Amino acid sequence: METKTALLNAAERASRTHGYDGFSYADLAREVGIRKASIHHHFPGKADLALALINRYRGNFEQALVDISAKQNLGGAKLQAYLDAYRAGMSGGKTMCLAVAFSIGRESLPEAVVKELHTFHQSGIAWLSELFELGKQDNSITGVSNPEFEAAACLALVEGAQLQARAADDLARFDIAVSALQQRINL
Amino acid sequence: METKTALLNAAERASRTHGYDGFSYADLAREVGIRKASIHHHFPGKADLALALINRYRGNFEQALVDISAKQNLGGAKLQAYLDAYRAGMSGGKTMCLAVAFSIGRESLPEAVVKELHTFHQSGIAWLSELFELGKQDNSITGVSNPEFEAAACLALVEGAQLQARAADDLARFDIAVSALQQRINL
DNA sequence: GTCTATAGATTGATAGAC
DNA sequence: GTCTATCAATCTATAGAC
Repeated sequence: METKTALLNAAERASRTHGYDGFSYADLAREVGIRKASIHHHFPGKADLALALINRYRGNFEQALVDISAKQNLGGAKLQAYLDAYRAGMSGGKTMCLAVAFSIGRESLPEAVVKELHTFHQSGIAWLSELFELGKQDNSITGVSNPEFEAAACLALVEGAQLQARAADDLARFDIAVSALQQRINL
Repeated sequence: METKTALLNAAERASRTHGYDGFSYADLAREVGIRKASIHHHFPGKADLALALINRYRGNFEQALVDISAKQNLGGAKLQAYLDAYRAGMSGGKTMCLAVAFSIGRESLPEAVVKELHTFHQSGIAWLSELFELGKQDNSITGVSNPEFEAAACLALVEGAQLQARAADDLARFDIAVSALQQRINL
């Protein structure tokens, strides 16, 4: 594997468990097996690393949403797949979504990363809006009033559910927090 | 004002904007107007400071919930007051709930603080459970099935809504994310 | 209770050899 | 592309004078 990719993998794992301010070049060097100084060849500064990280993450995430859209037809089925994917990405409750991890370190982040963070949320909400619009029309999600509001609420719900699971170190917290939404899925 | 209190105030503000790993004794010293070394007289280590911080925060938060319970009779009115209080505590979107800020830095926190974090969530969910149970009985909140699930979902929702508002630096994101829940309030 | 002085470790980052 | 060596800055923390 490319050293650059290995560094991104290590940085993603580290920032999703410790936050942006909670990991260092020394941590990455240890994990990848090179020296601290060598990292600067691939990413001149930590800001460059953070930007590459959120960029790759957003790309992967959006691709996952496209895949779900292609595979599932009903709105409710898409929602179920979304919740499953989000849950699976938590590594048993040990890691957070990168967007959540970065949101806390916002003040330490370069402007460009904050912008990416914003775009990430925007595109996620846009995708969820279509999902709820569809679920309303095909009757596979019950009680949908305003799809846009539902989308924003859904994103907030999964991010908050993730925080609870992490604080308690118990993935079941995630399931409990999303179960009311899940019960509205009508397949 | 007591120096100790001033330090706690500074530490709360700092950790709620930068996270636990994002502030230092130097920051507090600058804000309070004493030297770094003097802080150790009041809080021997950063771990002691963190514990005192979450402890005070939890006490204040629980008192606020008691006040709401005393002032409002209907479940829906309590819920509205809860959302208002949570929103007001965000300082216009610049700060997060301490529990959210600490959840990210979990790995850096001493065991005792993690335990407090857990208790904080537990008591919050317990209070919300009673609220939804009441709202179901007095018909002031619509569509309540399982009060416990609703409580966990509500806590996740406000925490996630807060993250979105912070990431976008726009308090309106909070309002949008909670509006679907708010529309279920039937007074 | 606050100060100066200082310690030892760690931070992100750079220069230059190989 | 990776290394050694080194940098200045910052981190939490301690000792001891006042």
